[in-house]
Amino acid sequence: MNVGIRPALAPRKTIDDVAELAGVSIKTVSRVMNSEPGVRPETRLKVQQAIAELHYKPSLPARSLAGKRSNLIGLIYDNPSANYVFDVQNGAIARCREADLRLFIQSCNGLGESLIDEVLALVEQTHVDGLVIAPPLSADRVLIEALDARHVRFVRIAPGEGDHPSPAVTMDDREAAREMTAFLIGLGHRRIGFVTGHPDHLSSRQRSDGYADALREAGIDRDAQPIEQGYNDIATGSEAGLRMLDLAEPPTAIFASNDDMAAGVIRAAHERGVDVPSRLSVAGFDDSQIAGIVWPTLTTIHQPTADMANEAARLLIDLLKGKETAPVTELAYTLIKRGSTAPAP
Amino acid sequence: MNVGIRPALAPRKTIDDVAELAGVSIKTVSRVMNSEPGVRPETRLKVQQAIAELHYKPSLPARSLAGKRSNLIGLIYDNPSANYVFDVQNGAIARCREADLRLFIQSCNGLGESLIDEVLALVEQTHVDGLVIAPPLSADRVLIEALDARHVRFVRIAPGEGDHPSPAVTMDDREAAREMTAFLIGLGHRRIGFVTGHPDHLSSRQRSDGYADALREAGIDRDAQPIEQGYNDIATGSEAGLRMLDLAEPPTAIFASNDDMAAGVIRAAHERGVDVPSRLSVAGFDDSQIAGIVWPTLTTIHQPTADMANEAARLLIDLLKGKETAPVTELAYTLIKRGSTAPAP
DNA sequence: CTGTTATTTGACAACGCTGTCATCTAGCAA
DNA sequence: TTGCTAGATGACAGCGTTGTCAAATAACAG
Repeated sequence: MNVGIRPALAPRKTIDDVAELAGVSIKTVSRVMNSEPGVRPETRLKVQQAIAELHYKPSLPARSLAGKRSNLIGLIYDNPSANYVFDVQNGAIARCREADLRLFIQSCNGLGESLIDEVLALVEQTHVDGLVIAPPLSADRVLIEALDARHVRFVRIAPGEGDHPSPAVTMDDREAAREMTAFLIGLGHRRIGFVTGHPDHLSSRQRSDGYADALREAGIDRDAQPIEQGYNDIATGSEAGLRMLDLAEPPTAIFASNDDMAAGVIRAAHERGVDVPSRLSVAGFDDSQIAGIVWPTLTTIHQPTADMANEAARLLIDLLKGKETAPVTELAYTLIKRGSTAPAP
Repeated sequence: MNVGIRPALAPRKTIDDVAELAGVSIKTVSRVMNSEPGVRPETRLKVQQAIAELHYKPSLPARSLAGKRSNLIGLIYDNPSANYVFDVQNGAIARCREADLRLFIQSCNGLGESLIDEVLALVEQTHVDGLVIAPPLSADRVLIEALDARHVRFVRIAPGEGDHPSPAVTMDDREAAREMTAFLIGLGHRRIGFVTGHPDHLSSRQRSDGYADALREAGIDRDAQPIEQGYNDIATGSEAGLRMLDLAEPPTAIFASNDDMAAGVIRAAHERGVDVPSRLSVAGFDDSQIAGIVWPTLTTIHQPTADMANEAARLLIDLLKGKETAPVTELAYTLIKRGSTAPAP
């Protein structure tokens, strides 16, 4: 290691260097960088060439200190699912790259009480222009109100039924669940179990309602169906599956409120020696990575996570530019048919 | 939306407010914030109280503009595995939180040619003090050299066999693979298949070598064992598994160079009606999330991904403080015994 | 006490950019 | 040509910190 005796870093290129090379004032360079009007096309060109020639990159800290904007937006979440977080990050990143903004990613996992302070500190310290808030943080009333009180701009992803006027990107969980249930009914299933999602998640209720909608439409008695509570993980899904399979009259299909629980149901079927899908069809929700991993692969609802994050970032960027934005943008889901479902026996 | 007519944000608290409340100059406040010596304990206390009372948070941009440090470090990766990335992020985040630094997470997924430019732009624009580089970027010679040329400080995670003198955090893949193979041999297996990892990953060769080491030690002829090439994903793992199971004399155990491929092998066993683990033991490597998802759950090597990232961040922070650091830190792996392995039939 | 030296503190100029406002130039009508 | 205006450009003062260095104070020896 020769770190200690390394020469100093090459001096950073500043706006002055560009100005000198282009033969204009730094203010004009600044105008060009910010696409401001009032620069003659030929001047603009000169400056752009100088920027390119020097490989000049403006200093983010200097810009945020001097100006009203920081060209930085934050993404916050408090989510233990690696796949979900990964998708959200990538969606938001893609949009920011297009808009030439930087994304400051902040995991709030396991922060508990100090959550609000952390988020406010993030906003204060980094000067982010706005926030994209992923679930379940997007449904956190206290947080949302705190941000609102400080006049922080934000866009929420899948905030559930909240009535807050800030823009949000959502998906129609209820309708998707209805469609999946209808699909199972279309396969001839008449006895269809349901594994309920975590009661704290707003989407759980919506999915449950969609399931009920489809049964009603088909004239099937919902109260005669086996319904078990799960908590969005494999273990509780598996337990719920076992309980249903051990019934005197087990269902021929089970719809779980998310993929992890559906995977648990498949495992339960393995344990009981029940073949999927010939004797039991299983459907999930989310199209998370696990849907393609389990055997057989899972029929599920594709939730456009990355697209939702991308759209949320777009809305935020528009909002920051002062554009009027729709309060709620709803994105389309897709029913993905894979190996875990088949016609009723 | 009433964004347009919202009142201005509450004025940000500045160092001046703190100075005034504490009855000292801003420079003294600055000293206290940076834990600089030469402040009387009683003065320090006064200032700290003022900071607490006002909930004052120093402006990151202002600090990085004025000072030599930005209190920001970057984490870069180019990795398609959500689980791996998630662990790396969390490990690094935890350390940064302790050190009161911010972490700037930058995904370089799918950047190709422009990778170097992107990373250099990140460094230039954000003024990060240093970089934590996760694999496979950590093995990218061109990138490493480019960063070196600019005298950017960095620490690499699992850089493979590179001979660069910068600090790195590694794990002994070869020894871990040897141990896993020895474990299978200890269970009585004498015919042990191996699914090779992606040839571009340096760790693949090391794991393969460890497998060979154990066979040699046990006096088992390596060349008589079925060895199939995989590409670190479920599909190729599954194909490799099928080929081995269709042999006239199939192996009683299969060791795959990573968990995804091991999951593929298990799927292949399901397809062929071969019970795991009674008729076939399967072992993986990584202890990624999938290891706990497949059925039966996977015996594997726990790679301390989060710990490695945490340690890498620690090394970087030390490096930035000017402390001398060991060039390579090796972290311990753990052999995790789960349901996919059993004594040879 | 006084002089001298360490310790503690503060004044002030950066840092690299943007916002404001004044100045300059070109274009056009008279 | 002159006068006027709109458009283009630049001078300069910050933004909220830290670095430098000088000033003030405390500590100590003689």
